[in-house]
Amino acid sequence: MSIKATIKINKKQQLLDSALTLFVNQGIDATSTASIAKHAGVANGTLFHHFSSKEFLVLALYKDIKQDFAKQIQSFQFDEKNLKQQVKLVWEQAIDWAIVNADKQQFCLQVTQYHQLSGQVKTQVFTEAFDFLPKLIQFGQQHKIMANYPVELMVDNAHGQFISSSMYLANNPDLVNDRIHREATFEIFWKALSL
Amino acid sequence: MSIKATIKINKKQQLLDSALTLFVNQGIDATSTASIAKHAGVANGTLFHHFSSKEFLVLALYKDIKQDFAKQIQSFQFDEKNLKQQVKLVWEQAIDWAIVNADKQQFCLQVTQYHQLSGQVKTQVFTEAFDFLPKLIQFGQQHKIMANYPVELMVDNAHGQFISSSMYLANNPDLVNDRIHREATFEIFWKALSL
DNA sequence: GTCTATAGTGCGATAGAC
DNA sequence: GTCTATCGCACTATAGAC
Repeated sequence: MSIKATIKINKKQQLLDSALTLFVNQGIDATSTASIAKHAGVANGTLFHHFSSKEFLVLALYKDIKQDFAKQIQSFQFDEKNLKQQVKLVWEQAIDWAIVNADKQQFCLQVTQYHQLSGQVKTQVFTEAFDFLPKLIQFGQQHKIMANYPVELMVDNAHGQFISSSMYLANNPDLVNDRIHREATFEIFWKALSL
Repeated sequence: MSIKATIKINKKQQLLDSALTLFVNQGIDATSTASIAKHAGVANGTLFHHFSSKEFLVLALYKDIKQDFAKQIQSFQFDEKNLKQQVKLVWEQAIDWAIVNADKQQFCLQVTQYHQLSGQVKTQVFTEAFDFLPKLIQFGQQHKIMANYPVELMVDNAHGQFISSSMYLANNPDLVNDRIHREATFEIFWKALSL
């Protein structure tokens, strides 16, 4: 019998879950390690057994989330026929993830402005999660479908539009299933970056 | 003789200047009020004479900066002839401000994720600084120049593109005066939101 | 791996003299 | 308005038993 296992799973994951909840509601700095342990139903010292410092807890959570996002989006082989429809599918999946996992998306934005993590580490995690983006854009440029602006600029622009669109829908939950608004986010995005 | 005045100006402004510098370099939470006072060459208690708490210091700084930005951008009367050129001028002025005042722009992004300030207050300051944006978009829509998407979505998208473009140029200082990159930021922006 | 207990530090804010 | 001095608190991280 593994009743205990189904209830407790493992304390490390409970700590990550509690950290996410509290970080999003109170901010990373305003959330004490003690309150995370308490919320997870775990002793204070246990947190520091699994994560050598608060900074590493934040980093581990960030990596987990970016991996989760990448898993939902990636594994595409692009082809020049109907590239727009393929990109639209990726866009819809990304937006869906951000809406369903609004807390994780919010935490990633917090990490952007979290100075205890070096810019180098943040860039690395980000680049790994979005490495398909520059490839996709270059592929589109080669087939005269995407506009010929500098690739890095287009990547940053795409990411920025993803953030503003997902925040817009998260702030207006009644519009999430409104076809006009949903399609508008993609049409704007596509007009910006296509030829 | 007002030598003293030219050197000291006033301690309140010195505190705001020091706060901006330290916030941008270390993060808002990681910067103690004591260190701000020390950096400003002012006593600890003096800070709390001018700002009743750290939170009000952050808010005062945020308001000052948004006002400074609005002053550079606003005071436009749009007209349907060559609206694109007029919008381009506004875009260039906004990007210029963000590059010249990179620290202020960075601080505004930090405030976005600063949980000690209520979302209501942040939205209010933001709306006041950018109140020309929805007007401009509606004007463009009436004259069949801007696309007919929901206005709020277009406002958020425009702001998001401004942030990603200014961050891109701030992170690549050698490109700030590169005509190709500079113009590309506006062309992408304009294609996204025009008819 | 998990717990209790606590060490050690640094913070925001106040009091009161000048 | 500005200063010095300090209070009280909350936080990260460690030590050591189980």
